[in-house]
Amino acid sequence: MKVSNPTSRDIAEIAGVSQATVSRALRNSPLVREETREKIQQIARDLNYFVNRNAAGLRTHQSNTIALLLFDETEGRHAVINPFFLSMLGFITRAASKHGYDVLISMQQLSDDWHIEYQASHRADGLILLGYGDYVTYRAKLAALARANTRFMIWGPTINDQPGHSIGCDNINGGCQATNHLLQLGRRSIAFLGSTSKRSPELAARYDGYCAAHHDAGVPLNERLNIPAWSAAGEGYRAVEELLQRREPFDAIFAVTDVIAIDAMRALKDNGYAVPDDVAVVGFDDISLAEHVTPSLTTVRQDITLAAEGLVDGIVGLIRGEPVESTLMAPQLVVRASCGAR
Amino acid sequence: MKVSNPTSRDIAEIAGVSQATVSRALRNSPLVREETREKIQQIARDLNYFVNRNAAGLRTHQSNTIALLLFDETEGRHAVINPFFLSMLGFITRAASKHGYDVLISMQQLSDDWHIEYQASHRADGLILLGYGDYVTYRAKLAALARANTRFMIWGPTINDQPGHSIGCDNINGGCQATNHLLQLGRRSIAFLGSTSKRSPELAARYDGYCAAHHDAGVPLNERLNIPAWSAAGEGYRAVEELLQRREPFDAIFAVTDVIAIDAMRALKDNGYAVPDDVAVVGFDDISLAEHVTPSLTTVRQDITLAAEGLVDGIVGLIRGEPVESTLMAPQLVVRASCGAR
DNA sequence: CTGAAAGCGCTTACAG
DNA sequence: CTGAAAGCGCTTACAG
Repeated sequence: MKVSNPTSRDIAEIAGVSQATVSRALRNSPLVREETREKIQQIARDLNYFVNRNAAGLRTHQSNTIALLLFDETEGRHAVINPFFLSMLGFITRAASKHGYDVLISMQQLSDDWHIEYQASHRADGLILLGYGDYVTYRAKLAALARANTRFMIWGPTINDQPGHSIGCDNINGGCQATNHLLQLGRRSIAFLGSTSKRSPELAARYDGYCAAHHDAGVPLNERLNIPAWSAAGEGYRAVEELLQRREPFDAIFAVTDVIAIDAMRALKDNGYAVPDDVAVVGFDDISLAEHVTPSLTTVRQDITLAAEGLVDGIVGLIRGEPVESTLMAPQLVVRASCGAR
Repeated sequence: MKVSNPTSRDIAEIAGVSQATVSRALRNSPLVREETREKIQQIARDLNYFVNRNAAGLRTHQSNTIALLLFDETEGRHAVINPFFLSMLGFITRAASKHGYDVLISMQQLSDDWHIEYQASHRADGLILLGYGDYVTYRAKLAALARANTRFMIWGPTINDQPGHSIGCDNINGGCQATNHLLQLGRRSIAFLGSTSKRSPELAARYDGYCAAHHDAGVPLNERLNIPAWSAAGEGYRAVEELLQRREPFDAIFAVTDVIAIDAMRALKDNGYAVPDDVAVVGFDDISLAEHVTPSLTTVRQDITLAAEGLVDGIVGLIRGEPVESTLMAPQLVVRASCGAR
């Protein structure tokens, strides 16, 4: 009764039933008498049998797998992925396994061919796209995916008639909350560290929120406090140095991601500025580190768990052919020590 | 000439050849005339055709996929994975794709059933195991994997006759280098933050190195400077508080991971101790953050890229039936500011 | 160099 | 409730 690589046929032989009955029993079909089913399942367990996914997938045209595409932001070099997305990966995997789906990961350069292949080759039933990309390049590729009838969910910007479904954070609102908070604390010269380019619409939306808050409060914007910064190690540091060189007085910083904010705080300290006394700092994302830096970072939280579940629910819905809606999640200001509010 | 879900048969028909020839041409078989091959490949491109992986896998008994099992260290809650392993994930994915393999990820609790299933169900050709686990539980599961003829590579401890192949870091040597460095800088009361339990042999090995360095230098060990700490957010902080409560003088800390070390530095600062002047700190892993904290953290680097490539080369070797050897990589001390050496 | 044919291990209408 | 049969889309000996 020891079979090395058992098939449903081996089990059928041992159980004295047809192979079709074995298949039914293993899938808990109500067509099989309970007694028969239990006997078959027991034999399967004894033999350490598992359904051959290739065979099942070939038959059913499904892989029960979701492909997760993460975009490298750093071209080539040290190839670090934003911790925000990396932790999202964990939650997506958990959410997927609840639905019985495996997760295939793939790191992509934005320049790469975009694996329409994953679905066409039946390796995955759908795709989830993660990463702050260059929207211009991005959009053309999304259109190609849509044209190939690929099912995909995007984390990020929900922009007018962008192809596909997405789950994103209301970045304008988030940027507004962050800036409002600083304004309410009496700060009037708030530097903006990040991107305002149309190529990064999610970051630009945070800037729009920053502008809106100024407008609402009747505080004029100072263009000279706007420093471009990319979300990579060392960028926030460099941005603060650039800001200091401009010799424009400032009493607060709104950084477009926590990665930039934390780096900026380090630069402030190295240059003799106290946070929050001299400069209040607010970030965006609430990465796990934010709580643990000194002073702890006030930031805008995007609910990662909810986002991950939404993305997985969405892609599973698309696979099943159900209607799926793009949604915008409300961000939440998390007040900590770096802004001086407590 | 527009087919919605083309198969090799569709291409054969268009090209006016047999389906077998299409299959050969697409796999670049030298048996096919170059002219024929190019014609077929062109048609495949035009039709956006990709080989059905389920069908190919069923035929060849291969999936060209590696399953990556990551162990959650934090039971349940916020479920954070050590950034060290998370960045390893990136390098493994890259290394795998060089060999033409996809990567399937799975988060596991150590208590879970250990997916002997992945290979048995032909979802993956082999497994890579990542995470600091509880060795006692771990070992029994490895034995079960080995019994089921599962191919797997482990990152971590290479312990006497542990089942399977592994790639690990010479932790004794690493712990020794870290401690030696502190001793050479004149520190004589070096606290140890981490685990010395047989349940975490890799961490215990770092402790062994710590002991060996003391022994070689003729410096007696002080048991009261040994504080248990787990590699999770907040643990290093708590450990320093415990250390301070013991009222035992100390002038250095060797933390068994960077996560603990960085947390410990925060606690030291909050309690009015200057790093490195009052207390020198050395960590282990060289996570990307280590370079960016203030002061920058002296640590022991494990070469992640090399490790990832080794694990992938190993598993690919096992899949091909080649002999694979477990290896121990030499760690490297990275001197930065937190120890006061510069 | 090419084709006809077998078969990988399942799932599921169809018939009873 | 169960079985016989077809077929998912490939790969690869076998024959020419």
